[in-house]
Amino acid sequence: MRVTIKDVAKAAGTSTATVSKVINGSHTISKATTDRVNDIIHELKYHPNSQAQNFAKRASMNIYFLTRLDKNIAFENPHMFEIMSGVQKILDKRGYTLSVKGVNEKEACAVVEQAVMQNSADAFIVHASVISRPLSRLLIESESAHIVIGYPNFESRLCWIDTNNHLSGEIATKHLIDSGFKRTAFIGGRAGDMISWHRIKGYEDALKEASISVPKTFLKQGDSTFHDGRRMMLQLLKLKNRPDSVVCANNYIALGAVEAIQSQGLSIPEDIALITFDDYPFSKTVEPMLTVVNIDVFDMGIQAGNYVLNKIKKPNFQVQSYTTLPELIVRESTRK
Amino acid sequence: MRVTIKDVAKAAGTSTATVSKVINGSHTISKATTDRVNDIIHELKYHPNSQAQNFAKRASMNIYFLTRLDKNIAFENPHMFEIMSGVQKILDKRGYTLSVKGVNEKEACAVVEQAVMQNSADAFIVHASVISRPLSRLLIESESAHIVIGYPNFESRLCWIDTNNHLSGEIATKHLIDSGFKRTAFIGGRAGDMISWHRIKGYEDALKEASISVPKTFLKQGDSTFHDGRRMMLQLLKLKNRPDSVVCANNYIALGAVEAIQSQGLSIPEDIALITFDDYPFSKTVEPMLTVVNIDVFDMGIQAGNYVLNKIKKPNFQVQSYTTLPELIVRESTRK
DNA sequence: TGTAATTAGGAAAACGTTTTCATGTTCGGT
DNA sequence: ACCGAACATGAAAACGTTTTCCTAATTACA
Repeated sequence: MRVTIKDVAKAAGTSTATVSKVINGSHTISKATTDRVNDIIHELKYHPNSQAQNFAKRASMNIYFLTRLDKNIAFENPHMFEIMSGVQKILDKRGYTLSVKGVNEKEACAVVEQAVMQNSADAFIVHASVISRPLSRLLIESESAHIVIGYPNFESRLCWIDTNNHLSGEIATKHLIDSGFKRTAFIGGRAGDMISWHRIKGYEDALKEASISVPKTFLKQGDSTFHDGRRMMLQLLKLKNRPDSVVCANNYIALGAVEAIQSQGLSIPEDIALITFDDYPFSKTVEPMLTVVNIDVFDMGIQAGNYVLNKIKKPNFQVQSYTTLPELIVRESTRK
Repeated sequence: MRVTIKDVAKAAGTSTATVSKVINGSHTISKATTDRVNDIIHELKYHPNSQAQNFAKRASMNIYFLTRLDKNIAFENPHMFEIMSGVQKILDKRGYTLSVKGVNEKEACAVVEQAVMQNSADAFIVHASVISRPLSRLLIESESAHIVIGYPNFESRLCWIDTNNHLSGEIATKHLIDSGFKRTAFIGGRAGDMISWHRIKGYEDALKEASISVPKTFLKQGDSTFHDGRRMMLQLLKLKNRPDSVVCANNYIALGAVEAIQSQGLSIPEDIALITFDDYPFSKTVEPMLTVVNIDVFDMGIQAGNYVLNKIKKPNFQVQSYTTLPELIVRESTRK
């Protein structure tokens, strides 16, 4: 038979109310009683029944994490795991549970709707890729604690946390400029890729600020793949007056670019410096090791977790957005 | 005010017991009553309070998924997401919730121990990378429903589901042999990499079965990276009597190998055919598209989910292991 | 010293289900 | 027409906490 709060109360010679208060850290119990109850709890190896607790507290102690979870996500969005990890670490500390829901836009709505009705989640952490207008409305109207990871692609009153890709682009470009490079090119993703788009804008702004102008042909856009990275880099190398440095919108493109440069007998960074974004494992295993502008996604998860827990406690707490700052990690590929 | 089961009972002119039975699909309720109750449920927009349900049922309706969740996992083990996805899909259907726990070996033990004591999980799905002897003992002694994804690296009575890497190696090699290649090499991971090890064994067995013998130098082992893949492939190409085909233990090695082959002005599959394992997104974006031996990891997740749910219902159900079958996907890289 | 304020702790209700068991009703078979 | 079996339903207990009052005891203050 399980040991319940009643057993503890009896053994400690108190009421269950007192035991409950000790467990939940109420300050209306004297030190002496608290100690005694805690001793008994230890002795009897009492563990509160979490379902009973949740039930009595009218809280699910459950946070939903909604994201796409399909075949390619690990490569397209490798950060997801680490964000999840950060979130989970925080929730764990506070006794919350992280429920992962692999959904598309449509399913996300259904899941949240059901959870709101059934009260089966205390908050929602939603990846931007599954946010839709209906979902946005749902979250806001139900007054659910929530946070969006990344920026929803439309205006809304949702709370979100994101990286500053524009700033990342600036930092990367500025690093090259500061290192003495004058002719910096950019290889980016396609038009619809907002992350790449912001990084491009940052690149352009950094050039403008340094009063450097480069040919229009220095900006390339294509798929975010090794293959297209190589292809575009080769095009850049064929220019009559080729760039002395290049910013790659992401690691896959960078890998292709590295390959292209080396295939032409050129070397990095002597002939062309190269910088990219996000610190993937192969940023360090490739030759030369890549300089990157990174963001601490684990920390992003921690912040997101803290935010929703705080929001659960104090629903009036009003903050709409967080932005995490990028950091420059200088390695061989830009070291002159 | 929330609408509760009592409201439904009152409106339907029945007892709460009847409503409860309707909700839970007991077959002792007449069709007429069932319909009437369901109508009322719809009309009143009643949604059972899940915490109350869990409490009354003494079930947490929670399944823990324990896995490493660190920075590199998305690349080292990109399958994880999809397995998770498969599991979640099944659990969702049955009203269970998937709680993801990012843990190392040590933490895994603590998490399971606590969950067992508090009764906060109905089953555990554990990735082999966080399995330890103490955890194994814990799971077995507590008689918890569980399944290990992958094979624990020691004998135990744990239930597990895994792919047949040995068979995969055989299939890959046999495909090359059947396509008419006579001199097949293998580029594998390091000695400790059990996945690679099994694939190598499969390769050797397939050669043996076809009575083909190749030089010892045809078997290379190194890191599972683009870089080492290229390096080892270049070594193979330098052999006086070079191979006409190669099996790469994984996609990263394969990518390096492709690069190495093409850098020598050779072409795939005309000069050298190439086959690898697991269908990653870049298997299709690389030139030429790679033939792979794949396993359906989503389906693996589904099976794992089904298994634990079944085990929860029927604790006596005795099956210790599942093995999923690999399938060959022929693309350009082996098409003569 | 008397009174108000504070503190420590307990009794019992409440939370919303499920489940057990008893009961009345219907049915098939003789 | 009668009997036992099968069926459909309901009353009430149970699940293990938290929480809301309430009371008694102590303290603080004038």
